[in-house]
Amino acid sequence: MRKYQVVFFGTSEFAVPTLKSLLESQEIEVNAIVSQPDRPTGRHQELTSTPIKAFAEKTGIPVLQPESLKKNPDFEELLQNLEPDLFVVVSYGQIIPKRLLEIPKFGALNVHGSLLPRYRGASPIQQSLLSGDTQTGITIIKINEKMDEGPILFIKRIPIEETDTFETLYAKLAALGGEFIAPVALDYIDETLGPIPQDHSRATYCEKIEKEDGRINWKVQTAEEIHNRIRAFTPWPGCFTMWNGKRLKVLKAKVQSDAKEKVGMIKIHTRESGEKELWIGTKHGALVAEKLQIEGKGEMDAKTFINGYGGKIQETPELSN
RNA sequence: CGCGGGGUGGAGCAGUGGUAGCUCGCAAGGCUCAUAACCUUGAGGCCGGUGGUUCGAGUCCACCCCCCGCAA
Repeated sequence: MRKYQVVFFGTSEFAVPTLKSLLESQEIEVNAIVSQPDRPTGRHQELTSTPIKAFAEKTGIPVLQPESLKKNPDFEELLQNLEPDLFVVVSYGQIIPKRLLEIPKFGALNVHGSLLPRYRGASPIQQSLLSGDTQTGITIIKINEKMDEGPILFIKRIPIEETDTFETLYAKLAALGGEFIAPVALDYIDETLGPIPQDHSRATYCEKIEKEDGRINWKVQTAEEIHNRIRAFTPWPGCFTMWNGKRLKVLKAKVQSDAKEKVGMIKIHTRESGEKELWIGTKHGALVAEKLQIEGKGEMDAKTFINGYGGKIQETPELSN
């Protein structure tokens, strides 16, 4: 029996479990992998493979890395010659033009890291944390020409735990993609799964995350909001503030909502148990920093930070944007 | 060679030419009903490496190794 021919489009780590599961499927053959071009990255600006390329190199399947998909006849012809049945697209990073989407017999599927139609766009995982949601999940849709608006084939919900951060949710949702992509794709091809249009009236969109979104504004943000931002933005872009002319990142924190500390002031608070904590005043409540990193140094927990910088905190307790 | 910060006892930091310190941890002892609290004492550093300047260098110079922030 002929296996279904699938072309996989993906770039980031999020796409790896999905690709892996397609490769393991008995009824599917991944005959090409498309990823973003290698970019200069890291401390020395070295050209680095995308996570998908790094993974794919182990399998021996060729990786295509077109600079652009628009007006790229060579690439279009190449895809046509592969005679694909289906595209699977996961965090690829580029919009795939309509004419390319028409190449495969069954169109293209996409795994999205939110419960569509909520959080269409590029940063659904961060957005659900920023909003303080208590549940999220993945949605597998059939791609149409509009971004994240295609009809839904499958939704899997999971709860967001208080302890979840971008990293934990990212891993959970990526794994779900891997768990469900192959069966959903096959059911879709068999037509045992029918696409259901999204309720566009309930759609919401992710704001694009900018570097500057990580800058903490102690005056206008509440402890609760900052806590959610830390959960969403760690490790990128990270939540930071300025202290003594240096960038101070808060990597992990909790909220002390009944505290009334001076806004933007850091202080060492001793609990009755004798435990010392770092409290920072916000618009409402205090943020209790548990893990932090100062520019040029490694990350450290609050206790370690107090041991080394305790005196300095008392000298210059004010933080600035 | 993209820009920049840093490598000092187990951890985090101070110390910029002249006998190596602080907070924490650790060990022993004390106080206490008790303690992550408090008091005493103690162990533990060839100050990343190599070479150089100097009467004398964590402390100045050169090169090398390693860690990290920005950037992507």
